[in-house]
Amino acid sequence: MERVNFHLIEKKWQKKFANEKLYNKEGQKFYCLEMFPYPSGKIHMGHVRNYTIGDVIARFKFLKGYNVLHPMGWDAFGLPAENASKMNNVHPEKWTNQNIQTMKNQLKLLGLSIDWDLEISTCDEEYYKHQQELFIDFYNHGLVSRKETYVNWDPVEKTVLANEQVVNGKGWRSNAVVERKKLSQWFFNITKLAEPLLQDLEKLSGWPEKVKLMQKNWIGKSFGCELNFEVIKKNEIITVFTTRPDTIFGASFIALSNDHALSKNFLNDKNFVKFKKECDKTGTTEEALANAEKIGFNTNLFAKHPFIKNKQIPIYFANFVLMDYGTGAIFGCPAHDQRDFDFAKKYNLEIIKVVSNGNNKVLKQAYTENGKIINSDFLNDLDIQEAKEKIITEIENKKMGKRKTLYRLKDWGISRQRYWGCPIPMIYLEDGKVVPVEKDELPILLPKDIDLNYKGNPLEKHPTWKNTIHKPSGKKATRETDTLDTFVDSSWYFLRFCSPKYKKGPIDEDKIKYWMPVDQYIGGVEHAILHLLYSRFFMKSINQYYKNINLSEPFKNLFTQGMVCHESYKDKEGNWLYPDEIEKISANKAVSKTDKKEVIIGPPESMSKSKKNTIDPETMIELYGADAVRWFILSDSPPEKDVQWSDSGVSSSNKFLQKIWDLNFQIRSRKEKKINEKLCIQFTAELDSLTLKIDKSIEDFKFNVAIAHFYEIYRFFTKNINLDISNDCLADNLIKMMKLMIPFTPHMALECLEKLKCKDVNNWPEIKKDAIEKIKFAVQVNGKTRDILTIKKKTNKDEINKIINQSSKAKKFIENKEVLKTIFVEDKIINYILKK
RNA sequence: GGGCAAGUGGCGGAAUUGGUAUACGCGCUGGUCUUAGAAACCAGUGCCGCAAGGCUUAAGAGUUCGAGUCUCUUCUUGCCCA
Repeated sequence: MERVNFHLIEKKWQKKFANEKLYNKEGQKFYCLEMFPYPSGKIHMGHVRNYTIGDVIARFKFLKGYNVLHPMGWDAFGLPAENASKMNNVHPEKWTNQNIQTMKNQLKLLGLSIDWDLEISTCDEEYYKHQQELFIDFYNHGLVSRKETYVNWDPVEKTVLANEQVVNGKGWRSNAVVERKKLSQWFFNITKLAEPLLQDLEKLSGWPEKVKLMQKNWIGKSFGCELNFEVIKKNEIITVFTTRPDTIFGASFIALSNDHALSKNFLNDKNFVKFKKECDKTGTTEEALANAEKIGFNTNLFAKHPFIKNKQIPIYFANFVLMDYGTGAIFGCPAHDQRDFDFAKKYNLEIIKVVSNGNNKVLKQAYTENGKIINSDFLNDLDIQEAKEKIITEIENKKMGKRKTLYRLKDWGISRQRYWGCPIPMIYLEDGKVVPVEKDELPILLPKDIDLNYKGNPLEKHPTWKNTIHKPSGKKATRETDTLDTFVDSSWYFLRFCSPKYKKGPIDEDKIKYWMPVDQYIGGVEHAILHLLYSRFFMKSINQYYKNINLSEPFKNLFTQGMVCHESYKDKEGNWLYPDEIEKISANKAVSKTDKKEVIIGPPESMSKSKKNTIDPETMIELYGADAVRWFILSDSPPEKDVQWSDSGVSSSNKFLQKIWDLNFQIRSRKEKKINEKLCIQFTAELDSLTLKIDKSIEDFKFNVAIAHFYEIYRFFTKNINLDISNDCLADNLIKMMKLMIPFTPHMALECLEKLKCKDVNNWPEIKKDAIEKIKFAVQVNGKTRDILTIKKKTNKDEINKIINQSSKAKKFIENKEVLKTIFVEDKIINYILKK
């Protein structure tokens, strides 16, 4: 067997890739983008998967004649740089740039088709000065505001977090319990665009439904109205928000949040204070509330029912009403809301059915489905939607309240009390005014001399940096010392890639018009809400207020890949061990290499440093070659699902590529045979059919299926190599196959093609739609498959009957039986239905 | 608590979208080669059965000539939101 040193050919081709790009000036544009990495130090397997998928698409589109933009950059601002700085006494900038260098070299080892001339780094002043410009533009167009609010304060990172960055009450990065703190903050007014952000999800046919749904739920639109209730014998009005005004005739109580304005009347009431304390015990998260028993405090006050004369409904404080949502007050309709139902049962309140569920039985739980309205005066016989409309109109006419749409989405808090981020280009004048800096003063650079060992905001502590002058007036001023959330950096980098060196502004309109939108965006599903929502907000804002580029959605097609997993190892003392510190004895038994003691094998989980279940891509490339690593990570699972890293898997990938290499060698050095034209035609048909299959598999993101086809075609080659086929025919077809492999294993494929003296390697083999001539045809009797015929396409029923009667295995099942009916589907199946 | 997916061999997974279930890979078993091992190659590998054949896509029902695929019920697992 002819063996190859993959490292030698990889080096050779990577040198070429460094200067080669995927532009076909004549072709249609294709913008292929993978989510850019945070330069944490080294690339991990997740990157390998992400960028290999992207590379397959980029190379494939290029070979098919597209003009492909395939850039890469660095999401380079962020807290880890500051932490590393404190630990190792190295400046964040230096640490970051070193990491970028290392990771860039590692990415090159994978043989990616990146146009490195487009490289951008968000911590580069050439990038962030344009971001500051965008910020000022956003500010001038009313998309930025400053508000004093309760914020999510991460006590470990000592910074504010956006709502989206709080996961289960904890910081998304630090995992520390988030505290509530009142601070003055900068916000992007993302809620202004809540409606288009929601509506335009419908345009995104190239996005996974799952991601769109997550965004939809995050925006959380609910439609309803506000409605005023008069409190009897008090000069008070309670305004409730409801999404079900159609159930107003079923209202049997009003429930208020403990923080509702009315509560101040009860602060001297011992029982209320006790009740409030009791509620606080169960926590304030909606999760806790949803699971907790519904409890209430009876105020002994009553409100007038707005539509039923002389009806009074009791007012309670209740633990399941939240002040942050709506008005902090609801009316309860127990028959048609489960929480209200539970509450009514507990406090013996009326349960009045106002939506018919088709029977008259007593409700055992709330009925929340559709139905005709009943027991509701002028709303009777309407369906829910109609009733909703009618009652809201009535409420508005009687000036008892107003139509209202509520969004769960909150404005995006972007201030961070950190050093390593983009400075916010705002200044505070002595008279209290806050204004943006003049654009010609940009960039506002980060000071290089910074002491990160203080607690709190480093820029605030800097001796001179914040002192500045308001240019137009010449008066003294202070700079904003907060920096921008790093999600801002990644909300427009895809635009900058279209013209990364453009000096006159953040974006070059002509270039944007040509390259945008991103035709294929690829990244992890963990960004389904944050990054993707922010990017959509930026695109819409820029489109609406900043430049007339006529584009409201940045990413036409989105693909979210799964994670790379590996089992974890733990010794008896509970210490995690790296995979190379253990020795596997059998499938579920392993021992430590050092002391030979048994280790506990954990289930496959996402690779993480803390569990030490990581596999280093560079080591794998050294052991098996870059092509084998690419091949394995694509072959083992569909790309949207998690893949489990396996050493035997990558090793067999390497072996298979060796076999392909050997096959190339065999065909090149093969002695000419007698020629049988017919065999060659069959052979060619098989490769044409392969082309069709691979093409479709890539288009459908089914790389694992594509790879299975390569295994099959390899077997086909080795079976037929000794038949009477001309060398030319074999070589021509091998060239086809190797071209199909370029997107997957570019180094080896191109090396083989060079050895096959193939000159035009920049195209995809011709696709012949009717490449598949012979198909397999099922013969069924009474729905059971009895034989499979290999026949020509479009063989008609009579011919098939003839074949079956002559030779088929199905024959004996039909003989001497009465056929009641036959079902014939061309190119698929014939089914004989017999009399029983 | 709500929403959304998904359940196919020992494992990862295929299945032209209603038409051959288990492609392809891993693992395993046997064989060839070798002093031995590794590698390589050949054969086998869902279950029952000597075979003919029968059974099999979480469980159960339904629609259909035909269901892994569609509908309903139940169970289980994963993800997201709170």
